[in-house]
Amino acid sequence: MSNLEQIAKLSGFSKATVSRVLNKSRHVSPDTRAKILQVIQEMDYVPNRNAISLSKGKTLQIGMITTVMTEIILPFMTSFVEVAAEHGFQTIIYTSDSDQERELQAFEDLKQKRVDGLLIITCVNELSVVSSYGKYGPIVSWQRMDRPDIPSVAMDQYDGYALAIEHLLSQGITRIANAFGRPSSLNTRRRIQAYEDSMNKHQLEIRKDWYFDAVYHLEHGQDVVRRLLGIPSDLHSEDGLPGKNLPQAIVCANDYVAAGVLSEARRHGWNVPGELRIVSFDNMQIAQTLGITSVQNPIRDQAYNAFALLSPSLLNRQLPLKPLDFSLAVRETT
Amino acid sequence: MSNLEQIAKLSGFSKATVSRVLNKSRHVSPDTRAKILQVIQEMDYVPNRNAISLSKGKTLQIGMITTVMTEIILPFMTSFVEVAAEHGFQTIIYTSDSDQERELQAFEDLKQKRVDGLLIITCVNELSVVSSYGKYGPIVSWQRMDRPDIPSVAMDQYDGYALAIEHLLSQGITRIANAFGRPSSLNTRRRIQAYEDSMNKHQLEIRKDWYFDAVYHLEHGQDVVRRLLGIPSDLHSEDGLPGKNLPQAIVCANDYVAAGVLSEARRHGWNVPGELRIVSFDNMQIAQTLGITSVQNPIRDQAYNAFALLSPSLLNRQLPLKPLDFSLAVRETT
DNA sequence: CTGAAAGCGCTAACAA
DNA sequence: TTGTTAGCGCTTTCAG
Repeated sequence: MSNLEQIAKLSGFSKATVSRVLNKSRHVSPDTRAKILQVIQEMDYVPNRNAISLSKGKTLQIGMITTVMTEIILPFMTSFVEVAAEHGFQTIIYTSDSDQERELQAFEDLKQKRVDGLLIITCVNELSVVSSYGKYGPIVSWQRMDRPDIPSVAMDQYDGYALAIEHLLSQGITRIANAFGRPSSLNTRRRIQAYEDSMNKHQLEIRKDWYFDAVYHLEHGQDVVRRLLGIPSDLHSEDGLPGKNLPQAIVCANDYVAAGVLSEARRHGWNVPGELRIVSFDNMQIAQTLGITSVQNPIRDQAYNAFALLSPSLLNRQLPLKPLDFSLAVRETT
Repeated sequence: MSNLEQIAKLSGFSKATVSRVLNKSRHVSPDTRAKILQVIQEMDYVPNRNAISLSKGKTLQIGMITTVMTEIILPFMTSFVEVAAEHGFQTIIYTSDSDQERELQAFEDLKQKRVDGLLIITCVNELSVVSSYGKYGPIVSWQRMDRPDIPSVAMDQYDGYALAIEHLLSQGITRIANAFGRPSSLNTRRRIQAYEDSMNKHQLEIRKDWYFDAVYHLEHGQDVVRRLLGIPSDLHSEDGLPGKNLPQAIVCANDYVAAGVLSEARRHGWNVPGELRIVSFDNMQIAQTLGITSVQNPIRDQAYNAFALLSPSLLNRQLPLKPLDFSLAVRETT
């Protein structure tokens, strides 16, 4: 492999001038530039990036921390990788598998200048630990960080949930069940708040007996339907619907849950959307496929903002932040 | 930030000795080591990895090339990141979005010594281009590379398909439909071959009229069922099944297709597995969730082998390759 | 067991 | 416009 010095020698100029050509400095005469480029070409020379990194003290690499790679975070990861690449930054994956020690490697790498910044998707170390690394480089989080010193692009779920509820109310739906995710998480608390506020505002009854907790997966969604219909979970009854009081809609924590709700409802002859409407969150591929109305958080904009929050350190200028708004993809289930 | 020189000064030893301590060389007296470690601790010193990389000419980083991150490749990515991490290597994502230029960046980074090796998941550049970068470092591929100079961990789909077919035959199923993926791809050709060989071996009829092509997604699976039942695709007929000649089983290109087949079959009263058995490929989460029998390729082992194929250059020793075998996760649909 | 010194390959003042 | 010369921070002979 050839290096700068060889190019300098062969072209008859100094290393500095070659470096200038490489860095597109404009203080080089066209002639010189041409000659040097010629030699570079001939020698199939490429600069060594480690040397550049060492010399500049920057690596143009960003670490991305997550416990595990799941399809949930895929769109976010993809978008971030892309926006980073547009600005010349590469992305390194750190999966911790929920192991604090393993995760710490990422933070150490920030300290060791292997990465110029860190993006937390999910994090298992103490927030105090995380923020103690703040002095070594910029850190931003997707996951909500209840600490002011770690900026986050997490959104207030209140707004998204209100959007879903108001959509249903505007259709004359008033009996609404809710399938929430992790109990007592801030996200869930905000969603509950949104539901209750909306119902109160319209002077409608809040049905706490239709709150379901810890509903994460497709099967959980099926379960919710069975519980509402009073069907034992190990039996696939094909009986008609009980005539009793049922919700007119179920708002689901995510699209998979909604998929479970949808399939199980149909299996038991519960007509969607005629008798039951379904709204879910995340608007992933499956929601589109199955025609489920879903609340969408602006993932690409969040990813962009994550980079923008890192930009002051990385690029020495603040990229403008995009406003983050939920939107509703209305489909057949409502 | 402190550096080696400062540690050397403060501890009263030379940079070389400090370096030895750092690299766990055994030619250091315990006393010296203790003193130096003490200073390192006090100064909160960490070595600069760029300097190490430059000096050693290695980065301990591997680039992973893919057109787009999808859930299909997620388990493979995850496994690779993990096995690489176990050996001290980090993984950088290069998504090309099928742009040859963007993808080339990864290969340039190999040349520029930003990464020590390259893993191709999917690649859009010419194979000749790819292999021209082989001299700069090891390259291995997940995707099949019809070139001997680029090692690959791709598996022969013949074996997996034969596994599925023999499973059905052993259950007395003889009328089998096939939903294939990309027409004329090597994978598809091998799958067809496996089906036809198995049928021939058992002197059973090969039903080419039940070959479906370009079946990739859930909707396509639904489509297959409708076509078999003779139902126009824009109508959701609830009529009984036509009494005519139908397959007893459908082998699907992937789990999503199978999910579509399953839901559509049930919707039309086609009893699974009583009247229709379903086998698919990939054994992803959704297959488990929906209880679909699925052929599993040993993704973790493939990822391990990918690293093992890189290991001679990366570690200066060849990790043993694991044998790669398909297996069958038998569930409710068969 | 320890130290001196020459790299690794590039950048960026500062001069000219 | 171009060259000189220190770095950047660590590794690694080669001596001692």
